Amino acid sequence: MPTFSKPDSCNSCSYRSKSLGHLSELEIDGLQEKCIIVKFKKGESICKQGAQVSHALYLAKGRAKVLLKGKNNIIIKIIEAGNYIGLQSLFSDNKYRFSVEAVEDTTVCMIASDYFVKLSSTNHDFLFDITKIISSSTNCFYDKVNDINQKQLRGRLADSLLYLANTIYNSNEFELTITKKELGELSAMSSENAVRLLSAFKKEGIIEISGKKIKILHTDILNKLSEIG
Amino acid sequence: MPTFSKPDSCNSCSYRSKSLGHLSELEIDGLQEKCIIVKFKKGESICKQGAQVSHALYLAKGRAKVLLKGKNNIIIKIIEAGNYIGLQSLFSDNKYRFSVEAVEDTTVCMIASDYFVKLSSTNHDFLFDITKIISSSTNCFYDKVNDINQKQLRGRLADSLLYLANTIYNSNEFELTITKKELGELSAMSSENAVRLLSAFKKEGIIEISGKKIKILHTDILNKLSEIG
DNA sequence: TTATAACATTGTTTTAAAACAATATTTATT
DNA sequence: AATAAATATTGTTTTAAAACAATGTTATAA
Repeated sequence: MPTFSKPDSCNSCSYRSKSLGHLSELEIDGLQEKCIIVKFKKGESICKQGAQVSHALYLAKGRAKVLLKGKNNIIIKIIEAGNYIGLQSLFSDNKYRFSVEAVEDTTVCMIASDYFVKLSSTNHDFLFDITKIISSSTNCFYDKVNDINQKQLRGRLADSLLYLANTIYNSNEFELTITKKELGELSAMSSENAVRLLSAFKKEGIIEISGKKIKILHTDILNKLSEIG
Repeated sequence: MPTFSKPDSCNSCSYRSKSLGHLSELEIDGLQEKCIIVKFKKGESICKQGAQVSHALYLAKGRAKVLLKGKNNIIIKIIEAGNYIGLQSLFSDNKYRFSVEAVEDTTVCMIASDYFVKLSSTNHDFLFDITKIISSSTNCFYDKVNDINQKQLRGRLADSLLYLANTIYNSNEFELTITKKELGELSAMSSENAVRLLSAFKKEGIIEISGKKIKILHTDILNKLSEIG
C-alpha cells in the first residue's frame, strides 16, 4: 500500500525539480499546499492507463516503468528521480495514456492538476520549461516507436542493453534490477525471446552474464546491432 | 516541385491559426516577415524523418499524411488544414521524428524556427496555446500506438474507416482519396490485407463499396470491431 | 490510341515472433 | 527448513501477418 504525507518544505527540498527555480516563494508555498507525497513500494502502481488525471506526478526518488498495456505490454521508458511523468495529459484531455509502476521503492510528489496548470498559465518561464519537458518526452516516445517499428528482435534487445547501460545504470557493467519479463517488455518482445537472445549475445561474446550481473564487452557490436536493426 | 512565395498579409489571412489571436499586430508583422508560403502538389514531401527542423510548419490548405518510415510505413494521422505539424520538435532537439507528405495539393506556411520559439518565449498566451496543441497531438499519438499495440487487423481497419468517416471526410459515405496502400499504412498493415479485409467487411454487409466510394452501413458494428480489437 | 506504369485484388507461401510446454532455479512464505 | 510461488531457461509448435505471385484494372504519358 502506498503511504501518504505532506511535504515539510518544497523550498528546501533536495529532490525538487529545476523548473521550480522559476517560481516565486509565494508560488512554491502554494505548490507545497497542493502537494501530497506518496511512497510506493517496488511493484506498486503509480497510475493506470485510461484513468483520469488529477495530479501532476513528479518522481522525487526511485525509478518507475512507463508501460503501454496490451496483450503484450510495452515499457516505453524507465523514469528516474528528478523527472515529471506524463505532463502532456494535464494540458490536453486528462486521461493517462500509459500505466506507471515502481520498479524500485519510489517517492512521488503529486501536485493537484488545477494548481499546476494555473501555475503554468500565470508563470511564463515555468511554462516554457514545462513545454520543453513535454516536447522532449514526446520526442523520446517517437524514437521508441520508430525503434520498434524498424528493428527486429536482436536490434531491439541491443537497444535495451545500451539504454540500461547508458541511461539507467550509467555503466557497462550492471546488476539487472528488472525481471527478464520486464527486459522483454522494454524491448517489445516476449520474455522467452529476451532470455534466448541474451544467451545468444553471451555465446557470441558480446556480453558476459553472471547471475544478475550483465557486463557489456562490445559496445561497438551492440551499436552496430542497434543500427542494422 | 514545391513553389515558394511570401504572404500578402498574415493579419487578414482567412486560413490563419486561431493561436495567432494572442499576438500583437507587431508580432504578426514579424511573423509575416519570417514566413514563407510553400505549395506542394499531391504526393510531394513536406518534411523528412531524421531531417533538421528549421521552420514551424502550418498546414493552411489541403491534407497531408504523417508517417513513420520503416520496412513498413505507418501513417499516424492525416493532418487537415488549420493545424500545425510537429511543433514539439521546435522545443526539443530539432529533428523530425516522422515524414509528412501531401495527400492533396496543399499550402504550408513555414515560419522560421527561431522566430516561432522567440514568440513562444515572449508571448505567454501564445505559448499556452502551443503547449495545449503539442500536448493534444502527443496524446493522439499515444492513442494511435495503443491501438496498434492492442488490436489486430480487423480492429485496426475498423478504426481507420471510422477515423476517415468521422474525422477526415465527415460523412459515413465518402470517396476514398487515398490509395489502398495508404489505407494499409494508416491501419499499420500491408495493402493486401487492407484490401482483403475491406472485401470481407463488404461481404459481411458492414460497408458498401462502389468504385472509390465507401459507404459505412453499420457504424455500430465497426465500433464493436474497434472495441474488441 | 496505344503503351506503360501504377494500383488493386485474390490466392498461396513464408516468416518472425508469440505461445506453449517442460524443467530448472530462485525467491518468498509458512 | 520445507513448501509454495514466482521467475528463468530452452526446446517445440502455432499463428498472425507479411511477402510473394499471378492477374486484373485503372490511370498516365508517349
